[in-house]
Amino acid sequence: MNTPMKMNTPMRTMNKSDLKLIAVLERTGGFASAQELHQILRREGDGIGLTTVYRALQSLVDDKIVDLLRREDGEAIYRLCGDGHHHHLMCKSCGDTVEIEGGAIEKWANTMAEEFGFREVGHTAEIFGICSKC
Amino acid sequence: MNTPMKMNTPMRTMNKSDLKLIAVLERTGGFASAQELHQILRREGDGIGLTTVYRALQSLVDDKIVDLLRREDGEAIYRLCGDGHHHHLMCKSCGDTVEIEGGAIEKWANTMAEEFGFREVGHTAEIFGICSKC
DNA sequence: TTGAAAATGAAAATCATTATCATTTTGTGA
DNA sequence: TCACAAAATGATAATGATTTTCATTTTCAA
Repeated sequence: MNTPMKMNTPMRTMNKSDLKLIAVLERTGGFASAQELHQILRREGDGIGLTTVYRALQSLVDDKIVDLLRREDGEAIYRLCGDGHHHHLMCKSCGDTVEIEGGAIEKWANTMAEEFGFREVGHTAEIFGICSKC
Repeated sequence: MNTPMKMNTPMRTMNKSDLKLIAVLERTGGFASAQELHQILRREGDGIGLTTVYRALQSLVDDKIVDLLRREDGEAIYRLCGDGHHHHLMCKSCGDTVEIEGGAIEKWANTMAEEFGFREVGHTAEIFGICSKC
Protein backbone atom coordinates (compact mmCIF):
# COMPACT_ATOMS: atom_id res chain seq x y z
CA MET A 1 0.00 0.00 0.00
CA ASN A 2 2.62 2.42 1.06
CA THR A 3 5.28 1.13 -1.26
CA PRO A 4 6.33 3.95 -3.52
CA MET A 5 6.23 2.81 -7.10
CA LYS A 6 9.37 3.95 -8.76
CA MET A 7 9.22 1.33 -11.49
CA ASN A 8 9.11 3.94 -14.18
CA THR A 9 11.76 6.26 -12.80
CA PRO A 10 14.53 6.48 -15.38
CA MET A 11 17.43 6.09 -13.01
CA ARG A 12 21.03 5.76 -14.05
CA THR A 13 22.50 2.39 -13.23
CA MET A 14 24.52 2.51 -10.09
CA ASN A 15 28.18 1.60 -10.35
CA LYS A 16 30.70 0.36 -7.83
CA SER A 17 31.83 3.78 -6.75
CA ASP A 18 28.30 4.95 -6.12
CA LEU A 19 27.73 1.94 -3.92
CA LYS A 20 30.95 2.50 -2.02
CA LEU A 21 29.95 6.05 -1.27
CA ILE A 22 26.50 5.01 -0.16
CA ALA A 23 28.06 2.44 2.12
CA VAL A 24 30.32 4.98 3.78
CA LEU A 25 27.52 7.47 4.17
CA GLU A 26 25.39 4.77 5.75
CA ARG A 27 28.13 3.80 8.11
CA THR A 28 29.05 7.31 9.18
CA GLY A 29 25.49 8.50 9.49
CA GLY A 30 25.79 12.27 9.41
CA PHE A 31 27.12 14.76 6.93
CA ALA A 32 30.55 14.54 5.39
CA SER A 33 32.43 16.47 2.74
CA ALA A 34 33.77 14.90 -0.42
CA GLN A 35 37.31 15.24 0.88
CA GLU A 36 36.41 13.55 4.13
CA LEU A 37 34.64 10.70 2.39
CA HIS A 38 37.64 10.24 0.16
CA GLN A 39 39.97 10.10 3.15
CA ILE A 40 37.79 7.58 4.92
CA LEU A 41 37.80 5.29 1.92
CA ARG A 42 41.53 5.68 1.50
CA ARG A 43 42.12 4.95 5.14
CA GLU A 44 40.17 1.75 4.68
CA GLY A 45 42.49 0.68 1.94
CA ASP A 46 40.34 1.63 -0.98
CA GLY A 47 42.40 3.26 -3.69
CA ILE A 48 39.50 5.22 -5.08
CA GLY A 49 40.43 8.57 -6.60
CA LEU A 50 39.16 11.92 -5.46
CA THR A 51 37.74 12.60 -8.89
CA THR A 52 35.64 9.49 -8.73
CA VAL A 53 34.35 10.42 -5.30
CA TYR A 54 33.20 13.77 -6.62
CA ARG A 55 31.64 12.14 -9.64
CA ALA A 56 29.79 9.54 -7.63
CA LEU A 57 28.47 12.11 -5.18
CA GLN A 58 27.30 14.27 -8.01
CA SER A 59 25.25 11.54 -9.59
CA LEU A 60 23.87 10.43 -6.25
CA VAL A 61 22.70 13.97 -5.69
CA ASP A 62 21.18 14.09 -9.18
CA ASP A 63 19.35 10.87 -8.43
CA LYS A 64 18.15 12.33 -5.14
CA ILE A 65 19.85 9.61 -3.18
CA VAL A 66 21.97 11.99 -1.19
CA ASP A 67 21.37 15.53 0.01
CA LEU A 68 23.86 18.27 -0.62
CA LEU A 69 24.12 21.10 1.89
CA ARG A 70 26.80 23.65 2.64
CA ARG A 71 28.95 24.17 5.66
CA GLU A 72 29.30 27.71 6.81
CA ASP A 73 32.55 28.08 4.92
CA GLY A 74 30.84 27.02 1.72
CA GLU A 75 32.24 23.51 1.52
CA ALA A 76 29.72 20.98 0.22
CA ILE A 77 28.58 18.29 2.63
CA TYR A 78 26.59 15.20 1.76
CA ARG A 79 24.22 12.88 3.52
CA LEU A 80 21.92 10.05 2.55
CA CYS A 81 18.42 11.35 2.21
CA GLY A 82 15.54 9.55 3.68
CA ASP A 83 12.54 9.02 1.44
CA GLY A 84 10.29 11.89 0.86
CA HIS A 85 11.12 15.50 0.46
CA HIS A 86 12.13 17.31 3.61
CA HIS A 87 13.99 20.37 4.75
CA HIS A 88 16.73 21.00 7.24
CA LEU A 89 17.26 22.97 10.37
CA MET A 90 20.99 23.23 10.91
CA CYS A 91 23.02 24.59 13.78
CA LYS A 92 25.54 27.16 12.57
CA SER A 93 27.75 26.34 15.49
CA CYS A 94 27.94 22.56 15.88
CA GLY A 95 26.51 21.52 12.54
CA ASP A 96 23.80 19.34 14.04
CA THR A 97 20.87 18.92 11.72
CA VAL A 98 17.22 18.18 12.17
CA GLU A 99 14.98 17.08 9.34
CA ILE A 100 11.70 18.91 9.33
CA GLU A 101 8.46 18.79 7.45
CA GLY A 102 7.76 21.62 5.10
CA GLY A 103 4.09 21.41 4.27
CA ALA A 104 3.76 25.17 4.41
CA ILE A 105 6.65 25.56 2.01
CA GLU A 106 5.27 23.18 -0.55
CA LYS A 107 2.05 25.13 -0.59
CA TRP A 108 3.86 28.45 -0.77
CA ALA A 109 6.06 27.29 -3.64
CA ASN A 110 3.10 26.02 -5.60
CA THR A 111 1.03 29.11 -5.02
CA MET A 112 3.80 31.45 -6.07
CA ALA A 113 4.73 29.40 -9.10
CA GLU A 114 1.14 29.29 -10.24
CA GLU A 115 0.73 32.99 -9.75
CA PHE A 116 3.65 33.68 -12.06
CA GLY A 117 2.84 30.94 -14.53
CA PHE A 118 5.77 28.65 -13.79
CA ARG A 119 5.64 24.90 -14.30
CA GLU A 120 7.83 21.95 -13.29
CA VAL A 121 8.45 23.64 -10.03
CA GLY A 122 10.96 22.67 -7.39
CA HIS A 123 12.31 24.52 -4.40
CA THR A 124 14.93 24.64 -1.70
CA ALA A 125 14.46 25.90 1.83
CA GLU A 126 16.80 25.63 4.75
CA ILE A 127 16.71 27.15 8.19
CA PHE A 128 19.81 27.76 10.22
CA GLY A 129 20.46 29.12 13.70
CA ILE A 130 22.07 28.19 16.98
CA CYS A 131 20.76 25.06 18.67
CA SER A 132 19.90 24.82 22.33
CA LYS A 133 23.07 22.92 23.20
CA CYS A 134 25.36 25.58 21.80
CA MET B 1 16.13 43.77 32.08
CA ASN B 2 17.13 41.14 29.69
CA THR B 3 17.89 43.48 26.86
CA PRO B 4 21.61 43.60 26.29
CA MET B 5 22.74 47.20 26.06
CA LYS B 6 24.82 47.95 23.08
CA MET B 7 26.15 51.28 24.22
CA ASN B 8 29.35 49.67 25.19
CA THR B 9 29.64 47.51 22.12
CA PRO B 10 33.16 48.06 20.88
CA MET B 11 32.38 48.72 17.26
CA ARG B 12 35.16 49.30 14.88
CA THR B 13 35.13 52.71 13.26
CA MET B 14 33.86 52.52 9.76
CA ASN B 15 36.28 53.44 7.03
CA LYS B 16 35.82 54.59 3.48
CA SER B 17 35.72 51.13 1.99
CA ASP B 18 33.06 49.98 4.39
CA LEU B 19 30.91 52.92 3.44
CA LYS B 20 31.41 52.32 -0.25
CA LEU B 21 30.28 48.74 0.13
CA ILE B 22 27.24 49.74 2.12
CA ALA B 23 26.36 52.27 -0.55
CA VAL B 24 26.51 49.71 -3.32
CA LEU B 25 24.51 47.19 -1.35
CA GLU B 26 21.90 49.84 -0.71
CA ARG B 27 21.76 50.78 -4.33
CA THR B 28 21.56 47.26 -5.71
CA GLY B 29 19.13 46.07 -3.10
CA GLY B 30 19.45 42.29 -3.24
CA PHE B 31 22.25 39.85 -2.77
CA ALA B 32 25.61 40.14 -4.42
CA SER B 33 28.88 38.27 -4.21
CA ALA B 34 32.17 39.90 -3.33
CA GLN B 35 33.35 39.53 -6.89
CA GLU B 36 30.19 41.17 -8.23
CA LEU B 37 30.41 44.04 -5.79
CA HIS B 38 34.00 44.57 -6.78
CA GLN B 39 33.10 44.64 -10.45
CA ILE B 40 30.31 47.12 -9.87
CA LEU B 41 32.63 49.49 -8.04
CA ARG B 42 35.27 49.12 -10.69
CA ARG B 43 32.76 49.77 -13.43
CA GLU B 44 31.87 52.97 -11.64
CA GLY B 45 35.43 54.12 -11.79
CA ASP B 46 36.43 53.21 -8.26
CA GLY B 47 39.84 51.63 -8.21
CA ILE B 48 39.16 49.67 -5.06
CA GLY B 49 41.02 46.37 -4.81
CA LEU B 50 39.40 42.99 -4.46
CA THR B 51 41.23 42.38 -1.22
CA THR B 52 39.73 45.49 0.27
CA VAL B 53 36.26 44.47 -0.82
CA TYR B 54 36.65 41.14 0.96
CA ARG B 55 38.04 42.84 4.03
CA ALA B 56 35.26 45.38 4.20
CA LEU B 57 32.57 42.77 3.75
CA GLN B 58 34.11 40.67 6.47
CA SER B 59 34.04 43.42 9.00
CA LEU B 60 30.53 44.46 8.03
CA VAL B 61 29.46 40.88 8.64
CA ASP B 62 31.27 40.84 11.97
CA ASP B 63 29.48 44.02 12.93
CA LYS B 64 26.19 42.48 11.85
CA ILE B 65 25.63 45.17 9.29
CA VAL B 66 25.41 42.75 6.42
CA ASP B 67 24.17 39.17 6.18
CA LEU B 68 26.23 36.46 4.60
CA LEU B 69 24.44 33.65 2.80
CA ARG B 70 25.56 31.07 0.26
CA ARG B 71 24.59 30.53 -3.32
CA GLU B 72 23.90 27.01 -4.40
CA ASP B 73 27.42 26.65 -5.69
CA GLY B 74 28.84 27.72 -2.35
CA GLU B 75 29.83 31.24 -3.30
CA ALA B 76 29.26 33.76 -0.51
CA ILE B 77 26.63 36.41 -1.13
CA TYR B 78 25.97 39.50 0.94
CA ARG B 79 23.06 41.80 1.62
CA LEU B 80 22.34 44.57 4.07
CA CYS B 81 20.78 43.21 7.22
CA GLY B 82 17.34 44.41 7.99
CA ASP B 83 16.53 44.76 4.35
CA GLY B 84 13.03 43.49 4.08
CA HIS B 85 14.28 40.40 2.44
CA HIS B 86 12.61 38.51 -0.31
CA HIS B 87 12.94 35.26 -2.16
CA HIS B 88 13.34 34.33 -5.77
CA LEU B 89 11.45 32.44 -8.38
CA MET B 90 13.90 31.52 -11.10
CA CYS B 91 13.40 29.97 -14.51
CA LYS B 92 15.63 26.94 -14.97
CA SER B 93 15.59 27.50 -18.68
CA CYS B 94 16.14 31.20 -19.37
CA GLY B 95 17.36 32.27 -15.96
CA ASP B 96 14.75 34.98 -15.53
CA THR B 97 14.10 35.80 -11.92
CA VAL B 98 11.11 37.20 -10.10
CA GLU B 99 11.34 38.58 -6.59
CA ILE B 100 8.56 37.36 -4.37
CA GLU B 101 7.35 37.92 -0.87
CA GLY B 102 7.87 35.13 1.58
CA GLY B 103 5.70 35.91 4.55
CA ALA B 104 4.68 32.30 4.87
CA ILE B 105 8.30 31.26 4.93
CA GLU B 106 9.29 33.64 7.67
CA LYS B 107 6.55 32.26 9.80
CA TRP B 108 7.45 28.69 9.00
CA ALA B 109 11.12 29.26 9.78
CA ASN B 110 10.35 30.88 13.09
CA THR B 111 7.87 28.23 14.12
CA MET B 112 10.20 25.38 13.32
CA ALA B 113 13.17 27.03 14.97
CA GLU B 114 11.18 27.65 18.10
CA GLU B 115 9.91 24.11 18.17
CA PHE B 116 13.46 22.79 18.18
CA GLY B 117 14.89 25.45 20.46
CA PHE B 118 17.03 27.27 17.93
CA ARG B 119 17.95 30.94 18.22
CA GLU B 120 19.46 33.52 15.90
CA VAL B 121 17.57 32.01 13.06
CA GLY B 122 17.95 32.72 9.40
CA HIS B 123 16.79 30.89 6.33
CA THR B 124 17.04 30.51 2.61
CA ALA B 125 14.25 29.58 0.24
CA GLU B 126 14.18 29.63 -3.52
CA ILE B 127 11.73 28.30 -6.04
CA PHE B 128 12.68 27.26 -9.53
CA GLY B 129 10.75 26.01 -12.50
CA ILE B 130 10.03 26.79 -16.13
CA CYS B 131 8.52 30.18 -16.86
CA SER B 132 5.59 30.78 -19.16
CA LYS B 133 7.76 32.13 -21.96
CA CYS B 134 9.93 29.01 -22.14
C1' DT C 1 37.19 -12.86 -28.47
C1' DT C 2 36.46 -8.10 -29.71
C1' DG C 3 35.24 -3.47 -30.09
C1' DA C 4 32.59 0.23 -28.12
C1' DA C 5 31.00 2.50 -24.25
C1' DA C 6 31.50 3.44 -19.39
C1' DA C 7 34.42 4.14 -15.55
C1' DT C 8 38.61 5.60 -13.54
C1' DG C 9 42.24 8.59 -11.71
C1' DA C 10 46.47 11.49 -12.20
C1' DA C 11 47.44 15.79 -13.22
C1' DA C 12 46.28 20.35 -14.68
C1' DA C 13 42.96 24.08 -14.70
C1' DT C 14 39.38 27.02 -12.25
C1' DC C 15 37.79 30.00 -9.10
C1' DA C 16 36.62 32.05 -4.78
C1' DT C 17 38.82 33.34 -0.79
C1' DT C 18 42.82 34.34 2.31
C1' DA C 19 47.54 35.53 3.57
C1' DT C 20 51.76 38.38 2.66
C1' DC C 21 53.99 42.35 2.51
C1' DA C 22 55.51 46.62 0.75
C1' DT C 23 53.47 51.09 0.05
C1' DT C 24 50.22 54.88 0.88
C1' DT C 25 47.07 57.45 3.68
C1' DT C 26 45.51 59.31 7.90
C1' DG C 27 45.48 61.24 12.39
C1' DT C 28 47.82 63.09 16.16
C1' DG C 29 51.01 65.26 19.14
C1' DA C 30 54.99 68.32 19.24
C1' DT D 1 53.72 72.57 9.70
C1' DC D 2 56.43 68.31 10.62
C1' DA D 3 57.31 63.75 11.95
C1' DC D 4 55.80 59.44 12.87
C1' DA D 5 53.06 55.51 14.22
C1' DA D 6 48.92 53.12 13.19
C1' DA D 7 45.48 51.93 9.91
C1' DA D 8 44.25 51.06 5.28
C1' DT D 9 45.18 49.52 0.79
C1' DG D 10 46.12 46.53 -3.12
C1' DA D 11 49.20 43.68 -6.05
C1' DT D 12 50.67 39.27 -5.83
C1' DA D 13 51.15 34.75 -4.21
C1' DA D 14 49.17 30.92 -1.70
C1' DT D 15 45.20 27.85 -0.45
C1' DG D 16 41.80 24.65 -0.97
C1' DA D 17 37.73 22.77 -2.93
C1' DT D 18 35.86 21.43 -7.13
C1' DT D 19 36.08 20.53 -12.35
C1' DT D 20 38.24 19.37 -16.63
C1' DT D 21 41.17 16.86 -19.50
C1' DC D 22 42.73 12.97 -21.28
C1' DA D 23 44.92 8.68 -21.55
C1' DT D 24 44.23 4.14 -19.65
C1' DT D 25 41.51 0.31 -17.78
C1' DT D 26 37.03 -2.27 -17.14
C1' DT D 27 32.84 -3.94 -18.42
C1' DC D 28 29.77 -6.16 -21.40
C1' DA D 29 27.08 -7.42 -25.07
C1' DA D 30 27.40 -9.37 -29.78
